[in-house]
Order: sequence, then structure tokens, then C-alpha cells
Amino acid sequence: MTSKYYITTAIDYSNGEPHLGHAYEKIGADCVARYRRLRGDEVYFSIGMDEHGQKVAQSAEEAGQEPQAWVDSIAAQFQAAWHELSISHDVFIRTTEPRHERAVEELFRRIQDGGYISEGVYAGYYCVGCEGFKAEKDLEDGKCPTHPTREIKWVEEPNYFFEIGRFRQKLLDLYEANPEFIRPRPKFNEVYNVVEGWTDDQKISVSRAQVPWGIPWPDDPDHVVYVWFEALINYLSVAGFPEDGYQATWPADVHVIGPDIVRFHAAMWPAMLMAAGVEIPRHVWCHGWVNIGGSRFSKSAGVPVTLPNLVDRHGPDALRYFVLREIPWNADGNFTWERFDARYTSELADGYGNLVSRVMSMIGRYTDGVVPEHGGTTPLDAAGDDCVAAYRGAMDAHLLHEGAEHTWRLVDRANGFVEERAPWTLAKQEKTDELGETLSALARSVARITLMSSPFMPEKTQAVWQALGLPGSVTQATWGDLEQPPTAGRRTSKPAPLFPKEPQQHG
RNA sequence: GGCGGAGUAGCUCAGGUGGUUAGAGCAGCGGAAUCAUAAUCCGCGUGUCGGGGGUUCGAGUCCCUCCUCCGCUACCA
Repeated sequence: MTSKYYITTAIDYSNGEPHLGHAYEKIGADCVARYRRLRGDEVYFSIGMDEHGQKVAQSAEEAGQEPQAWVDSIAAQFQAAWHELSISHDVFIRTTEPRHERAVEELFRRIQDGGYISEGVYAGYYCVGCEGFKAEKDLEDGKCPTHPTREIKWVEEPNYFFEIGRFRQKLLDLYEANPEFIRPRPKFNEVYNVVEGWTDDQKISVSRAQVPWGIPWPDDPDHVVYVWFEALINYLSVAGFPEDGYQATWPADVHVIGPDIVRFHAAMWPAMLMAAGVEIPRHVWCHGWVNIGGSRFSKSAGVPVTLPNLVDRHGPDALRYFVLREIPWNADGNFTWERFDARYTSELADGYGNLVSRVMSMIGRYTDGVVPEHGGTTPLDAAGDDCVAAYRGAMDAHLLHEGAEHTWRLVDRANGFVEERAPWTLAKQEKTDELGETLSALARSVARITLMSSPFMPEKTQAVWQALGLPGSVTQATWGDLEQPPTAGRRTSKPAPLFPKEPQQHG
């Protein structure tokens, strides 16, 4: 019995090239998506670009390009990056696409028909960097604290407003009835406090006048839809909304987002959907920030932490594994080259890689390359059962770093098992039964480790899958394969070192 | 200012409802083994558990207070 699992990532803002922060979110969401597929879910995984807004228009102008040409080139860069990192998304949405505009217009019609849109005048300081209005008290020396180089303007313009305060109580009821709506827990508290602090007649401005780069406001060509109010709807657009049948995908099972946009997803978005009479998403998951060398922004010392450099260091799979193992999926973390190299060497090359190498070599040498047919249950199999159970618990709870940790416990256990059994001694003594039991248990464990780490390293694990002589692709494997690895009788081959320690030439 | 998170070995971190000498991995030192990418396995840590005070027979684990870092939020009598 399969169930659908619709997972989204934040659509990325088209004003620069992809960096580690973008990649971290996509890698994590991809790991969840691949894990759900392993669990047997029918996964729908979306990624995309947020292409409207004044800041995008400005970036385009600075680059001497038309906005559409600019966002086309940015989107191509992001897509290339996701391809290189083996991101397995099913759909890539761009907010300049007709299917998105169509969904926006329809959702707006429904919100408007519900009577939740009113006209008014907004007066205040506007920061182009934030794409948002600023209260005077938030300014420092007349500048936006987070965009001190950007211009602050006094703006007074007619706007359309969304009467979001009318959903205050409904949102609070939602949070109380479903404490897992926003995870992890600390983010829940933040959002709850914000919504609790609203008034019942709270309104937010959702249109912009004099901003040419956006989706036109229905029935009022002098306005465009506020980029934030529009961007969220991408999650419906890719589900096919408003066409019949979108409910087969919608609601989203989880929106994967960063800390800066929690409020939009956990408060504004559900309110919009309530206003339109559309079902709300099941969960919002907020990952943490990736600091670089202990700082929020990359410093210029040493090798620059750019995506091409990161991939070049040890290949895309190693980068995926490292960020998910090093940085907790529910909290902030830190990237350093030293830690990257250390984990690459100890956990990938000397741990998993060498285990595969020695097991394949022994099967080749002692049993002519065929995994012995031996169903015996060894202590290693029992340890594997425990690791699989712990892995499942961690991964179901979205604790990806713990999932990787439990997987590597089995790597260590398998290496220890090799020492305990000393197959080279068993071979000399011609204890073929015990040798067969040992190698068969090792093959099963390698298969299990490979399947458990396949959401983290899809390319490398595929190579091991083939080396084990297993049919098809690792992405087609089932949870049953993890519980009872079908390795017996397979003809194996020894692959080239999975994680070479010599510096590799790329390109 | 309010709310929330964090402060544990050189580094990254575990340590439900308080209880024997505070743990793991990495790095470092010593030994064993040889199937393996000189990869593995075993052994080795006197850490003021941020500071101080308190409750208790006993606190990293509860209470009070202070310090530092981070996030959200508010500047009101």
C-alpha cells in the first residue's frame, strides 16, 4: 500500500548564483525524498525559482539584461547545480511560467470572493533589499539594518490588503490541535507568539504599485501581486491547481524551508489557503543555517566555499554525505574544509569504502566471487536489525544526521566482525561452513549499509549495488530489500576504490 | 525588555522522569593482525559538565541568580 508524499523546497530567489546554503536545503530535502521512496511512498518533489520582485529587476538591470533573460540564465545555473548534485526533484517551477500565473490568479479570485481583500493606502519606509516595508523604529541611521547599502524610500501608495487578522484564532487553533505543524519545536513557539500578537483586524499589504516586474493584479493593471504573497502559491501550481485532480498531490506533506521564511509558511500561507477554502499543508519543516568557518558569511581566507569548489573536493556524493552528517537537519551547523576532509577520510574512504573493498575482495578470493547461500543469523545480522530500526526512527523524525550515524554504526560493526571471524584464517583451515556464514553475513550488511546510505549518496551506492551483483537500480530497491537483503548467490565484482584518497582530477 | 535555543574532553556532539569511577566519534600515543583504498581491530582521556548559590543522602540532570553566543519579538506603564 503506497501513499503519496509531496515534499517541497523553498523556491530560490533569482538574484545571484547558487551557493552552499541553497544546496544544503535541496540535498536535505532530496535525502528525505529518496528515503520516502525507499519506504515505498509515491513521492512528488518540487524545486523552483522565485523570479519576480523589485530586487530581481534591479539585479537584472545591474547586469545589463532584461528581467526575463536574467532569470532564464539564473534558472539554468540552479538547474545545472541540482543536476550535478543528483537532486531527484520531479518538477522545477518558475514563477514566471503561465501555470503559476494561472494558479495565482485563481487563488486570488477565491480569496477575493471570500471578501478577505480590501483597498487601502500604505505609507511607510520601503527597503528594496527586504522587498518590504519598514517601521521607522527598525531603521538604523536611516538605513535598513540588514541591507545598509540599499536605498530606503518613503513610499505612499494605494495597496490591496489581505485581512489576515480574521484568521488569527483559526491559526492558533490549528497550532494547538497540531503541535507538529511547525517543526522543530522552537520554531513553533516563534510563530505561535507572532500570531498571538496579531489583532483581529490585522491587515497586510499584498500588492505593489509601480513595480513592473511581477504578476499583474487581477482587474487592476496598476498593481502587481506582492512577490511574497505570490511566491508561496508555487506549491499549488506544481500540483496542478486549479485543474481538477490537483488534490491527488495537494496538500503538501512537508514544506522544507529555512529560518528566514518560517512566518510566511506557517502563518501567512495557511491563512491564504483558509481564505480560499483550500486545504492547508500537513507540515512545515525548518532546517538551520549553514555557517562557514563559524561565520554567517564566507570569509575570504583559504579555498573559497563555492559550490564548484565543494563538488571538486571529493565529488558530489561526498559533499551530500558530509553536510547531512555534519550539520543537524533540525539546527544550525558549521562547514569547514578540515571537517570535510576528516570525515571523507575516516568515514567514507577508510570506513564504508574500505569495507566494501575488503568484503568484495574476500568473496572474490575465497568463494569465487559468489555470495554464499547461507541464511544463518549471525550477531552481525542482529546488529544490522538494530541499526535498521534506529535508522528508520531517526529518518521518520527527519533527523538525517542521526540516520547517517546509525548507518555508520553498522559499518563499524561489520569491520569488527571481519576481525572477529578472520576469514583468511577460516580459509586456511578450510572451515568452509563458517567462512560461508561469515561472507554471506558481510554481504548482507554491505547491502544494508548501501541501501541506508543511498538517500545520502545515490551515485556511490549505485556502484556498490552493482558490485554486489544485485539487479536493477538502488533507487528501485524496497524496504523489504533492506530487511532481508537478497544477496545470496549473487556474482560480485570488485569496484574501483569508491572514495579515493589521492587528489582526483576533475573535468 | 519579553519569549525560545545553546554553553559537556583539542574538534563535532550524546547524555528521558537526579544515583555506582560523566560517554561516543575524530585527532594523538602504544600494540595486534594482513582480507582491504597502509585501509582494520584492541588498549590509553586527573574534562572546574559557562560562573555563583540553593534543595537533596546524592545534581551535568531540579530551583534561584549572573555571564556569553544565536533566533524571534517588543520598545509599554
